[in-house]
Amino acid sequence: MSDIKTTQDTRERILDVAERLFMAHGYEGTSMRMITGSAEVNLAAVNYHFGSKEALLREVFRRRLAWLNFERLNALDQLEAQSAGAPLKPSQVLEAFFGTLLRMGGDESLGGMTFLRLLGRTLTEPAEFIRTFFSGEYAEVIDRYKLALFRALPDVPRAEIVWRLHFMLGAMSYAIAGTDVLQVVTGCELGDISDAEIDDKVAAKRLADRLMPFLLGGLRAPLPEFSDSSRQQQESSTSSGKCQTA
Amino acid sequence: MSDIKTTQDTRERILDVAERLFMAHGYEGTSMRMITGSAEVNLAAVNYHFGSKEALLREVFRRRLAWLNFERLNALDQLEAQSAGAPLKPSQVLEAFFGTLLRMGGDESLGGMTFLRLLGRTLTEPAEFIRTFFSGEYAEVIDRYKLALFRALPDVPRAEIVWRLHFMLGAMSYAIAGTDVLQVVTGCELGDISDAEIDDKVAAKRLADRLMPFLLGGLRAPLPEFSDSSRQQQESSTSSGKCQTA
DNA sequence: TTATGATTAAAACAAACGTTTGAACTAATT
DNA sequence: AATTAGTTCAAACGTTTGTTTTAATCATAA
Repeated sequence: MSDIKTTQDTRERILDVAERLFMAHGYEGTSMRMITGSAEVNLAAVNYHFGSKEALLREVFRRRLAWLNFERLNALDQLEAQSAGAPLKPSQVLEAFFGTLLRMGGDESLGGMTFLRLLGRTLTEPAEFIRTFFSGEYAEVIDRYKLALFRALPDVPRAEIVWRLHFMLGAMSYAIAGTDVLQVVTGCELGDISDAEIDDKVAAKRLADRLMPFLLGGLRAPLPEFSDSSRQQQESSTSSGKCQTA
Repeated sequence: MSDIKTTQDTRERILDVAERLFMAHGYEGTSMRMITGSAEVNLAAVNYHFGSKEALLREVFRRRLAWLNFERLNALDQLEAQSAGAPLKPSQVLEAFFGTLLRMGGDESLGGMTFLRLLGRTLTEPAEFIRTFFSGEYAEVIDRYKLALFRALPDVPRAEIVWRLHFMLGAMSYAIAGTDVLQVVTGCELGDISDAEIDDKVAAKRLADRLMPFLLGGLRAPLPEFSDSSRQQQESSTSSGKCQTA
């Protein structure tokens, strides 16, 4: 029920505990007293070190997303340097984007599957400040990968690519966040990622092996032929894009 | 800000308002006073008609899922009757499952996109009573469709099919729930589903046109070749399944 | 040692939470 | 007209929420 004081640093112990509790119970469902109680620190410690509950959540994400954003941009830089200006293959782009994330899930020191699950769940949290925070944190990386996909799939309308990027993010987030949510929906008989006896490393690897082919198959699926009414948007956004991100 | 008393029935007005507020702010983020205030009923009305906040949420879903479950089973029954015992095509199964849902999103009297978004978001809510409620509501339908997919794809290991069903549910849920969540992440330039001037009917249709090819592409993607460690689960669950749902 | 700045501790804060109460009101039945 | 069952109402219930305050404690430097 309670946690051992493995880390002596109060600040970091709060972050670790908050990460786990926010993952398990959501933002609104986790109280200050749950956090400080489980971290065995005083109730006022959170407000002292972070200022507020909102700021705590932001800091929980910032320390992980800093690494993730850097690695994702780095992976793309390296691929583009190797290809010497030629467009990348879609599989390379996906591997860089999703592979980096899933590798994070296998590394305990980067938050492991706990952070991945938290990330997947929090993206659907409706609280306003959470959404604006994420859009700010993600904007640059998403934009780079979006452009890489545009170049990798020159014959596919850009709007279509954005839709499918959207779908892929959803499939991945749910696959992670829903580990125990949708497992109960789909029945079991998938190796039960959340099983305590299986460590994050193999769980992340197994998920990656399954997820990547699915995403690639979806991304490269034949384009839909449009039925009458839902067409209007297609051509207009093939040009570079009327919308700049952040 | 406040709502007009279009319906005279207090009970139903509460349900309509709760559906919209739960969608916009989540379960924990929506208070009794927000609901009763917006529905212009007395604070005690919810507890009088439904017993508790939890029971209200359950009722919000039950009145919609009753229709959805019936229609989904019905669609599958009809397909299987037409095929006279032969396995269905994967596209038929997906069309029955996801098409039925998306048709619901186009029908205002069935909750429209509001309910679809609520459904997508609530599946990731970590509250215990919500998860157990959904597993009970979904079990039968998911089981039927799972078996239909097994027959439709006899050469694909069953565990792999379950994984991909999992991914498809995620892609769909996020595509719906994340309408304004991930749109801000991916930038705009997709026709902006949540735009107020576009009615649910065309929004649902457009989403369906984009989503179905993606899902089908993912479902039929080439199987992954396994790297060393993540193999163990594959053969064992090819038999009918050690796990009975509900 | 004393002084200083950072951290922790215990207690209290007002506000908001879900829920309950008991009286008032409505409409159909006797 | 009296009765009854169903519904609505204002008010309060006891908790819990995030946050603040003030004093105590600690380590380090003067």
